[in-house]
Amino acid sequence: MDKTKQSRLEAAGWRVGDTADFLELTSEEAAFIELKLALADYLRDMRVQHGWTQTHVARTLGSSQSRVAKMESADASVTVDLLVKSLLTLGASRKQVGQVIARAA
Amino acid sequence: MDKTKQSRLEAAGWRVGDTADFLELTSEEAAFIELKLALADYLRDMRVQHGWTQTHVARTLGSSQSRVAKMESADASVTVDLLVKSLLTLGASRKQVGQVIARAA
DNA sequence: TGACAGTATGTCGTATCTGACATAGTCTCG
DNA sequence: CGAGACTATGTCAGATACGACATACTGTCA
Repeated sequence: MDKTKQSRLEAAGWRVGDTADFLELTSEEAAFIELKLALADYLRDMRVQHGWTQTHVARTLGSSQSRVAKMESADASVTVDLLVKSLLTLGASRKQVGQVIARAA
Repeated sequence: MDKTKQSRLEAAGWRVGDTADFLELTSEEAAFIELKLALADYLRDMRVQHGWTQTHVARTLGSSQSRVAKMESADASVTVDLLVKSLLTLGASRKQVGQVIARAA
């Protein structure tokens, strides 16, 4: 398994041990997590491209800097709901969101 | 505004009064709700096409018939998280989910 | 009509998520 | 180095969503 992806999954709050342990994730679970990571990445890209700070984005969303940080790292305490709502609020279109999700892993 | 859509939004737990009231929804909120409705519709289509009952689907998901009914009606107590997880569990691909979301209203 | 399968709606205790705060880490300047 | 801007991580009380159950509605078939 890809090292970078592994640490990202761990960072997201999912324990990753040896290969057998990892494979305890069903394919749906894995797909769901990757989907979440894709949205998180897109949120960060959007923010950085606009030259915004996490604090600025937090204000726009009516949230806090720490939650924005957790969103961008796809923390386990962040839902797809929150990510999608945030992206839409920051100006992404429904179509863009769908494309991010549909994009192959 | 389209009558059918209006009743669907009401059913989803959103108050819809006159036009002014309706426009209190920001465009992001509206986009989010439509996105949810699209996923809900897709879940129902998937179930019906397979000839499954809500109870059968509930068992597959480890949930209950009532929650499946609420999912299909995009009830306000249902999150996009739950809809996406459910679709993936029922066999939809991440790509399909994305396409459903990206599809223009 | 009544019985039955399926779906919808309302409620509730528990589990999970959220914004907020504190604090720690990481850069980049001077 | 030290200060300041930005980001990451941990924690928590209050808010929200979850599965479950009860019950109501809707069809269909005899």
